[in-house]
Amino acid sequence: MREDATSDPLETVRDRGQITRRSATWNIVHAMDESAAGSGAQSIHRALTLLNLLGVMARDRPDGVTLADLAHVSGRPKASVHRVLNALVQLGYAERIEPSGRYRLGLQSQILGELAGERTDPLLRLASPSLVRIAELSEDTTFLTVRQGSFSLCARREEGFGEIRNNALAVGDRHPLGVGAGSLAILAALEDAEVEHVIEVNGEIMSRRYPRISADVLRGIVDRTRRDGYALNEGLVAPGSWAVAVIINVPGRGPTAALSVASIEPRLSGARRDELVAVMKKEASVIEASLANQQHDEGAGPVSPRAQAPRRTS
Amino acid sequence: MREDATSDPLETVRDRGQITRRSATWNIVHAMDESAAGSGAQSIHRALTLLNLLGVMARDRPDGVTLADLAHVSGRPKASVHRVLNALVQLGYAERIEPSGRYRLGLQSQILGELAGERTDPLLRLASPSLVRIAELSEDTTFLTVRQGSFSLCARREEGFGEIRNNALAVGDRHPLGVGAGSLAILAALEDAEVEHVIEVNGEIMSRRYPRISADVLRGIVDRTRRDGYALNEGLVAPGSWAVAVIINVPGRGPTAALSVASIEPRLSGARRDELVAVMKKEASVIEASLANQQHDEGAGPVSPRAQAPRRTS
DNA sequence: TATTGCCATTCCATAATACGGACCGCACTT
DNA sequence: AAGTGCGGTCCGTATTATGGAATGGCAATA
Repeated sequence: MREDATSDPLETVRDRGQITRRSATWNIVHAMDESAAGSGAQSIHRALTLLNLLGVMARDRPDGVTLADLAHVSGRPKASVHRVLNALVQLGYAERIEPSGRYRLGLQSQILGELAGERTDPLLRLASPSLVRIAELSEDTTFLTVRQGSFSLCARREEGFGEIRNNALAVGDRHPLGVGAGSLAILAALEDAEVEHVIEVNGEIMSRRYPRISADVLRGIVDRTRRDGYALNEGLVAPGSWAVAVIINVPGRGPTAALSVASIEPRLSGARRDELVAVMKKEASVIEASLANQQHDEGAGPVSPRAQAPRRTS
Repeated sequence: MREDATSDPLETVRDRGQITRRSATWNIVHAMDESAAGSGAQSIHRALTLLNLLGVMARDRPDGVTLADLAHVSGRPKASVHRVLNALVQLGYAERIEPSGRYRLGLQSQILGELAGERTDPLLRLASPSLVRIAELSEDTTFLTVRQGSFSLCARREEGFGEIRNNALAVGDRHPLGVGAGSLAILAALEDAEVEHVIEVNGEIMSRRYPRISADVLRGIVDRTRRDGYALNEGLVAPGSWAVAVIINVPGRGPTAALSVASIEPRLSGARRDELVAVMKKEASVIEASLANQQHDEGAGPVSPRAQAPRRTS
């Protein structure tokens, strides 16, 4: 499982420092994880992580992403990325734009989303109004983050209409748990043992991509989050980009989601922060309540624990 | 649901003859392919094909699909499916419904679709009006099929509002090239050498899932399609389900898509069939023309300077 | 209560598979 | 002409996935 993590990243960091693309968001926040690969499925992990990365990178690049970029950002050898990409293209999940040879997501990815969307996750549906309300009220950008193993995934983003825009986080972005306010809120809500497990599992990638956030720093902000009752990210991920987050306790799934608001320090300090947190906590409990109701509606009725779907509509 | 059909452990072939009705769609049409695995990427092939299969199956089964079903339909050992499914769940592409342990597509699949959807394939966008017109005019269900290696993928479906509904094909369904009218139209439009290559590559799966469609039968209907100028499927896939299709020559990508209309024999015979085909051919050239225009528009000028997704939907 | 089947899950020896460093050829720049 | 960065390919190695068989659990059946 060992990879020489320490050899290349330094250079990549240097490159990036010089080029400094404007939409360098994903440059900082995204990376491949091999974590929690439990049983034999590394290649699937890699392939699907790469697929997501492709989607995120291609969003800001209408012409597609080059193989080199993809390899560079994911931190994997070109040959490997190339091989995976070929498979994705063959299956239609990725697409190769012809004259340039760049890549973007393919038709099959879109269709997969449609298949998935036919039955949207209730969490997303029920959280949406809250996101909108918070965004309107705060005039800052608001996010819904969900847990995904030892990572967090930005599932929804709602623009506020204030002067300040924050591009540090977008739908589809994945971070190790603890990186970013929402992610931190989720991490802090876990049992101690599980926190340690996550830190352990993500150790390599954390030191590789976020050397400033050591295990001890992480433990520190987890503790603070627990004391405060909300998570605060003081520009740890992207300098100048602050955020606050509160946990959402999803009925049946535990504390696996978070609401967060991103902005700049002045707008997240003092009284304003407290007010914001209060509003967010209220919305979090609104979401929890409607999820609980929803679940009862579904759970009730003639269906025993093991619902065998007797009807066939078609 | 018709579980009695699946009591048969191995031979899906047999229950096809007996069951085969609408709800069992994927029972007939879906299967795993290992085809065209060119370089090393089998496991990715398997994983992503299974993912799509999960999406298609779960669409008709609100409670999700069991591992056994998935293994049965895909024709792969349970252990293998289980391993892949675990990886998919870990990554959020699949989800495990808890009390029952069944599976459905996960949040990440949905988000992937959103990432892909921000820049919809022009083909789909521009074909949509034609699909609607044909569906209205014919009062039958109309499809857009696209090539995907040695397979075809149903990308769009537009309901007609006639009395007859046809459930033999749905968005996300994949068939070996040649199976179904649209798929056949695409196959017939390929070079001879490539047709043979496809037949070769799909050989195993064809004999396993569609024993009635031998290589020679396939060559026969390809020839007929070329002579007629349109593809006709006389219930070869699902008894009683007929369809006609015409090829779409996508500028820059060649004959990789098809328009098709599915119905029953009486509605696809004689003069009506000819009229329908005429309309479809006209629409196909409309689509080809608008794609060509679109491409010129894109090719020229410095594009709309990276639109930064200003709108938030939802 | 005992039985039977179905289903998910785990194991493990084997062999197939993915891996990635090195290399190639091309297009465009200096 | 030399240099640079790109996408793509090769190929020996050892890591990895594989799937048949065995296990355990849960329900409905006898």
